Parts: sequence; structure tokens; C-alpha cells
Amino acid sequence: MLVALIDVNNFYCSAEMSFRPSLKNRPVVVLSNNDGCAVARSNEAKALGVKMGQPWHEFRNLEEEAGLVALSANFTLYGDLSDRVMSIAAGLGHEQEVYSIDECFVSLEGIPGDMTARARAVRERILQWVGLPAGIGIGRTKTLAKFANHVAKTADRKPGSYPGELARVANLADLDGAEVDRLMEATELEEIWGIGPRIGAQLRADGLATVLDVKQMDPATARRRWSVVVERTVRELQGMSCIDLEDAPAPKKEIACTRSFGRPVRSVTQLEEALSDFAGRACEKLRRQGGRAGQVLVFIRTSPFRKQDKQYSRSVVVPLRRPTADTGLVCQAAIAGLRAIYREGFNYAKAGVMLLELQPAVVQQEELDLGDDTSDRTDLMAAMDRLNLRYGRGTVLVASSGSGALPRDWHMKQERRTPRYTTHWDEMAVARA
DNA sequence: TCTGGGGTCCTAGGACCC
DNA sequence: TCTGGGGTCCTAGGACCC
Repeated sequence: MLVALIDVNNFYCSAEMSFRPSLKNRPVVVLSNNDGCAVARSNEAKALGVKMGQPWHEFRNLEEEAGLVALSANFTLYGDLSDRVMSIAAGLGHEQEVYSIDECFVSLEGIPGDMTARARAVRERILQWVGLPAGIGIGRTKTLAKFANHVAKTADRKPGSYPGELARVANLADLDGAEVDRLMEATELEEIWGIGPRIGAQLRADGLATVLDVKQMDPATARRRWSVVVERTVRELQGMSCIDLEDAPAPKKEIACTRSFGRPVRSVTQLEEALSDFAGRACEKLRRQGGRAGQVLVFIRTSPFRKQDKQYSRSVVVPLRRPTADTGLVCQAAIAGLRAIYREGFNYAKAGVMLLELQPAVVQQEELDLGDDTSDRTDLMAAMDRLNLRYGRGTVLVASSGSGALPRDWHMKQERRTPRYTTHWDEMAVARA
């Protein structure tokens, strides 16, 4: 196996900068839904000490003090730019796994020529055609490609941290074993793909510190002390491929739509509206993958951060009469679930709907017509999806989502969103002479 | 005052079966 | 007096990823 990992640097921030060049070289953060916390930081924002996931109110002062620019997440824009990046990156090899919105693995098996030069060309193309800077790491396993990618990005961002020729594109296959070991020795073990904070701390307690230390572990010990997951990570660092490239995206096993509210919600009516809305969105995703759900999970909870509030958190799984992707039936189930778990007198901060026991619509079990809810509304749902796609989300919805009579102030806060430049005619960027 | 959203996989333990 | 062994399925919780 030889595989490349292509990953856009500070993706959301870079996406914003590609349409607003005045943001370049400035501290920029993109905030999570509800403008809650930092989910992307430019290099300058990192240098100011803004942490991944840090609550916005904790570093809001930097706006005045350091010229920090904070933006609401604009997922429509990021999703569209992501598609463009992925189609260029796919040109690197024959098989591609889109791993997340900003990164993908590409298999280099069977590709002739100089991989490093090829990767540099693809990187240049992404920069020129989409305006986004990326890093590319190449290795014999996915974990090694991830590690190489870390080297490539860090060498670029912090000159002197690694040999300069590895900046932006790092190909471990170009190096001999001793050189790779030196890179691993210079890297903290927390950077390893698959080692999180918990296991990282346990490895530290055992006296390990660097990627090289983990690579040199005995795989059997890794399995006995931790799990097969850690064993695989050790073996992958040693060059044995244990994690396959997933060429075709697997259908989802569960689909969720959950939101924190813009302000606390107390009434069951508003929760019904919100959950109907979430159920509708979840069903839309489900229909897109051609699936049906057997169960609906509903949850509501207060904010664990509001210590002064009474706390409450509950969820319930509602079985569906038969597997369905019908928004109306799923809304009914979600509302029935809500009524079972709702208690008065709490400040609800978050709620959600999850669709479980997903199965393909094409292998539906036949059964006797019991005359209860058997009317097939597949065509109605398809029409609803087309209208909402064409005229915008919320053009058609089920009545329990609210008539608009009640204030929908539970909607998330998004006070700093930039235009959806590439997907909405009326929000396109305008060039002035 | 203000703290995201959406996933996957693995493991252990209990229930249950023959 | 003597009281088995092997297996599956389900669920909750933990850990990780971006």
C-alpha cells in the first residue's frame, strides 16, 4: 500500500480568506453553530493562543485587542469548496476516500513516476483553482500518511521544526528508515491518528513520549493493555497496513440532527416545533441515501454549563410501526417521544432527533396490509425534497414544524455569516473595476 | 450572559438459548 | 453426594475522529 493524505490547512478559515483576501495574514476564527466556540483558526489566531473548541466568550476580547476576526460557520460555502478540492485531489491516483470535509486519502498503487513531484503539482492546482492551501503526506499505511501530513504542514507553518524540504509535501517513501525514525522521535505521541487524550495520557504514564516510542511498542502488549484499536495503530506505524482505503462511502448506520438553541426553551410547544424541524432534516438525509429507519431517538437536555439551573437530560427510543423515511410519520414518533420525556420547569438548551436501525428501502419486508398507516407517500416526499432543494430549505414542511405564529427564537445564532458566494445567485461576489 | 454537530468502532456484561 | 459448556445478541459506555 502506498497512500497520500491531502488535507486543507485551517480549512474553514482558508475558505473565508479565498473570498476575502483582506483577511489574509490576520487572526481569523470560524465559530461553531450558535456562534459557540472556535472550530477553525488561522495560523495568526493560533499564535494568539486561541484553542480548538474554546468558547467564544472566553476570547472575545481579542477582537478589540488584537484585531481578531470571528465569523459564523458558512457550511454551504465550505461544502461547495470541498467538492472542488476533492475532484482535483482525486487526480492523484485511481482510488479516493473522502475522509472528511477537508481531507481525503488517495491510493498511489499502480501510479508510475515521481510521487512527490506529482503531489506537488496537485497541491499547486488546488491552490490555483480553488485558492486553498493544502498539505500532502505520503506513506505506506494510512496512519503513516497522516503522520507525513502532519510533518508537511508543521514544516510549512513552523520553519525549523522539520527539514525544510518536507514542507507542504512530505513523502516518507523518499526517506530511509533512520530518517523516518528521527522525524518520529521529534513528534509528540499525541499527534498520532487514533491516539486521543485518554490513551495518550496512559501511554505517557507508562513513560512513552514520542511517535517513535509508540512505533516501537510490542503490538501484543498494545492489545492486552488497551485494545485491538491501539494494536492496529502500532502496527500501522511499523508499516503494516491494517486500515483499508474505503473507496465507496458506506451508507450511514445512523443519521442525526441535533442543535443547541439560541436561547433557553421552556415550553413543550417550542420543543415540538424544533424536533419536527430536526426530524424533517434527518429524514431528508435518509431519503438521499435511499434508506428507511426502524427507530427514532429523541433527546432533550438542559445546559451543563449553567450551574445555577436545575439539570435534566433524557432520551427515548421510539420504534416505528414499520421502517420508513416519511417525514410525517417520523415527526409523529418524535413528538410522541418528546411528550413521554418532557418535564416542565427546565431551561432546555439542546435537543435532537436520531434515526436508528437504518436499512435500504429496496429490501423492505413485505407484510399484510393492516390498514393503519400504509398509504405510500414516497412520491409526496420526493416532491417535497425537490421543492426544498429548488426554492430553499423550509419552502415546504410539515405543520408541526410551526405556523410561524410562535417566535422561532430557539433558532441558532449566526450573527457573522459570510455570503454563500458559490451556491446562491444573489450572494455572488461582485468584482468592481 | 455566552460552551457545536455528526459520526464510527470496540468492549464488557447481562440475557438468553440449547 | 454429585450441579456444564458453548454460543449469540443486545445494550451501555468509552474512546476516537474531524
